[in-house]
Amino acid sequence: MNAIIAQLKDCFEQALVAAFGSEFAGTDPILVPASNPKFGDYQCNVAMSLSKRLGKNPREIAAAIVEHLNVDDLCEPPSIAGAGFINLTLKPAYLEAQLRQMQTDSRLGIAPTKYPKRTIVDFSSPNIAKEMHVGHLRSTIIGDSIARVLEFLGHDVLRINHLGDWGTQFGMLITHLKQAYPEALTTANALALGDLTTFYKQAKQRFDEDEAFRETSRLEVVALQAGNPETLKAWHLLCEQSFLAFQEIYELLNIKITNRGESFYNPLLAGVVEDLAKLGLLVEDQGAQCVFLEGFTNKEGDPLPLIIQKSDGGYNYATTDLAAIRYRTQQDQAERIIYVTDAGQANHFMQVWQVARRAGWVPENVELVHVPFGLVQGEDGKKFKTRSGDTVRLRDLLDEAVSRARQDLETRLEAENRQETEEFKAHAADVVGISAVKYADLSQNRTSNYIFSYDKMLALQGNTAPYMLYVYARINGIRRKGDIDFEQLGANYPIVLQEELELTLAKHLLGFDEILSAVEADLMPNRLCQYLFELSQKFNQFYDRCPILQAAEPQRTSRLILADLTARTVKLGLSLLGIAVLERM
RNA sequence: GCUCCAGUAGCUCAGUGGAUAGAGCAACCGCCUUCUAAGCGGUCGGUCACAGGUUCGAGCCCUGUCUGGAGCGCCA
Repeated sequence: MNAIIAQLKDCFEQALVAAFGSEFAGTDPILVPASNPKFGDYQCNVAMSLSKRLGKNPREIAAAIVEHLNVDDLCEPPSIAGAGFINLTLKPAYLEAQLRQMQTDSRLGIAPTKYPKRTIVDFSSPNIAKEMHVGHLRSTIIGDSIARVLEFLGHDVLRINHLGDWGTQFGMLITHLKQAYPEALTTANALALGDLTTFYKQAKQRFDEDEAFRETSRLEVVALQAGNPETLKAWHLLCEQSFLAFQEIYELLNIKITNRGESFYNPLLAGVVEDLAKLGLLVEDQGAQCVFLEGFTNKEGDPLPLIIQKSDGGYNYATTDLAAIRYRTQQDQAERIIYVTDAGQANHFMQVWQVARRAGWVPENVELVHVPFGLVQGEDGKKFKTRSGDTVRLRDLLDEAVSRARQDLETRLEAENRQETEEFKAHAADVVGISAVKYADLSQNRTSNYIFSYDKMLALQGNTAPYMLYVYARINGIRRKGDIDFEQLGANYPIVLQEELELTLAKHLLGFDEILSAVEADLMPNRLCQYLFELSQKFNQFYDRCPILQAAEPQRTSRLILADLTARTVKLGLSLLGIAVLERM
């Protein structure tokens, strides 16, 4: 609907053909937002790039384009500046009409995609019998946000939790369970593993110290692979306990995800090996079944193998990942498969994908994407740990954020002499605390490491969740004060954009769809954060200098509409980041 | 040794081949009898790691170097 830039591009493509002939059809007009507001709103840089091809100087070319350009409905007359830039400024009347459309649309003028893709977002992926820790934070938050954006744009998204629920470590876990909690296998609901981490550590410790325990564990792995009912029951109990613990975290974070762990692909692994052998890709090396990779070498410079089946006959994660790719392309019919994992797995994915492609399991139209992210570091720049040096449990991390948000809130209420109910305080602290954690993570370019700081993420000023939540609450303050019903606003008054700050805000509001398209393509939620932060700043500037409730009509209603659109955009934008809003805070 | 990622203001970070590289924080100076000052305005702050190259134009693309991080055969 808005798609301002798309409309302008069309105009320029037509002008290029009209000016220079049909062989210029499809030339990218290099239309981008203006680098500086003094140049207008958009600039076309195509004239410089055509200079050599046309044998003319760029300003001449720009003039010829402008002569054939028809953007009268959208823009003021274009101007040519500098080396041959064509500068465009949107007409207030056009902006007003666009805002009106945005106002009357529950999707704020953002059309669903014309090309919905079956998409898998593979994220979070904790391990059974271990608690979720800080290492799962980024995948969970970033993956959820990417899924939300794609869902909103109309893609058919499968959110997959590729849980670590299979493999050799289950030998020791099952053995420990059977020995330490024998009643769990015979009595329903007898098992309540309050602390999975302790359970895991105990099992690990016995595994490391006790030869007999190790041998039993090894046999349990075999029994598990063979489908022994008692072993499977123990495995199942461990999974169930873990799901409960994970679910608590997902509810706290308001995240929906479908569990489909590594065990799901277990029955398919033998087929993967078989088919790779049939395709002639498999080579036995030192007893293991391998595919030798193109473009990867080991320390000696020899081709690097990807091990598909270990020398003991067992499978490893490459096998599982291959089975998953095949299942996702063939059974799920996925066209875009997005893996949200730490950057350290980049090599692994390149290797597995190469094999999957060589095996013909990835059709041409299917896109495999790794969405890498950096490590979470403490304020000292080292790996984020507790004071005692342990890994930080996700639960504790979130509780701490909420508790700090609660303290900030209490302090402020006291300073302002406000009385609020316990319910209000608890809810506000929850929303602010969780939002702060999510926003701090999402607002950074995910490829770099991320320094975790409660103080910075909970700060009331700067590019933080509280700053944006405040804008939303502030607009609701106006609504309450003026007793305004935003739903019934303004059919009887026009939208009028006169003040510079009104125009700036309006233009920013209308750029929302372009940002979502960018996030859809490059899967960088920090762009959405940047957009919302700039929107909040622009609203606050507008609010600071343009009276709303005290203004005379039609300005009053017009400004209320700008406020309403800002609130709705902030609410929608934050929801796509997985962040809730507060009417008051 | 090889592969991948990063290097931009004192700190934390944005930056889509385009014009004079931007925010926030910190520091300093202003603005509340006026819709929530959790706000707004201003000042200060730069060898975009380094050296070449491509281009009309490079923080961005290419090559090399340096620094930091991650990974590199039977863990995931």
